Amino acid sequence: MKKDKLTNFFEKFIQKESFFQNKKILQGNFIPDEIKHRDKQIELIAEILAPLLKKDLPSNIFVYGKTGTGKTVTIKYVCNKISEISKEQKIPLEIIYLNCKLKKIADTEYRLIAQLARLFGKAIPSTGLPTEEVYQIFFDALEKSKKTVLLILDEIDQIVKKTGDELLYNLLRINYELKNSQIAIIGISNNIGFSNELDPRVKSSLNEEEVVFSPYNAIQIQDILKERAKLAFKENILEEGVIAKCAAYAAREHGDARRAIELLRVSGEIAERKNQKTVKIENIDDAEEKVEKDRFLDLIKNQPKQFQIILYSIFIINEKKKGEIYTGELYNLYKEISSKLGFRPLTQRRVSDIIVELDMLGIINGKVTSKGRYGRTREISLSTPSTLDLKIKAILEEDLDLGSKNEFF
DNA sequence: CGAGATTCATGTGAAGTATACCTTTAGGCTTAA
DNA sequence: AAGCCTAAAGGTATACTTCACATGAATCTCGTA
Repeated sequence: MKKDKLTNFFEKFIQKESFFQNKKILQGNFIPDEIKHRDKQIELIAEILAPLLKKDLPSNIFVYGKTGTGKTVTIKYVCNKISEISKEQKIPLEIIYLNCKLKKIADTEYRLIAQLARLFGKAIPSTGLPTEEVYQIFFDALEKSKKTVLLILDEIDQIVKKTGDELLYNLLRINYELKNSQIAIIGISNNIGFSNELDPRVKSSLNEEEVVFSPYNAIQIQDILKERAKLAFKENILEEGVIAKCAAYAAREHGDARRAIELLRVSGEIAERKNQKTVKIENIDDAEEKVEKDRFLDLIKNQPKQFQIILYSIFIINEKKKGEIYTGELYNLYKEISSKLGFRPLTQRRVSDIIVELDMLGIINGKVTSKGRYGRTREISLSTPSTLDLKIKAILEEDLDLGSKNEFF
């Protein structure tokens, strides 16, 4: 049989040696065997949580720190160790990690408790039951399991901001109501002022211990990168200065290690695809663009249709005119586009809320200003880099199936 | 000229509604003794 | 009579709408110097 081009390509691909010996190490959810520059935090958390291994209830913990400062990895790292030991010793301990930002999973009180109950093997419908009953189901399951639960709530500020702090109050009451089981909570937040917004009662019992993660400096990030790179890449793949530059890029913001690691991984992937022999410093610039791009495209792709239409409207207006966009003009265009697409336009009230949500996601930037005699409105601008405008627009058009109806630009 | 009233366009809170899903309950029908 | 199915009644959470009031600085008004 004659080999076609594609077969050839694949055969070559297999022969080609990969740059990576273990790419997982550079992926976001990887937990290394050793966590650098977080000794103090590890020690503190371990100390606080140690009572779990004697079936005692530890203090609740609040963890603060910006993105990429190692909060989640550190906590997971310590918890994994505890979990291992507790399994060996047959201590009934259950560690649960939930990210409160996840849409449709843990972003309301009902959904979060439902998710917890599901983890204990209960089937909970997506809607229909009273929240109180879901609590009851969860409490019963927990009581029957006779376990101590360590509940890690990541991005806890998100859910509290959205639904209030009763959730935490209710979770804390488990320890008074149940005999055989108990619960300890670790709250992770990147908003330092967060706990001040809590009800004093909740605050005092949740904030028993506080662990702060300060940003890494460039040298620390380099250190982390070196360690990971050594395990992830094969030898002599990275050119001189690559790690330093990744670290510098990440430190520029606020010491975001996650970003640095991602940058390194993507640089490697790009270099590999270009059939280079090594990863060059130039690759990092491409990588940064790609990382940024993927982050936004991913975020945007996962938004509900109505959100996308609003975003699309913003892009259209942004293309036509410079400067800030006002809610009114945005709403008019949105209304037109969404009805042309066959969606019933949402009310301005709702759109206003969606704009706020898009703002919180970091896709756009909105701020209310009074224009004096000319009313007050929200000034909206994009926070996506303008180099991505076309790409994002294309994605939106594709997702909204706008291809055939290209009467607006 | 300047203090205070006015005004505009929309922000924002509260209450109401539609939808999708839940449990309970009361028949109604089948079945087996 | 007991068992099973079904449909209606009466709930809930969530996303959205409706209603009504709140905002806040540019502009206007009008008394005063």
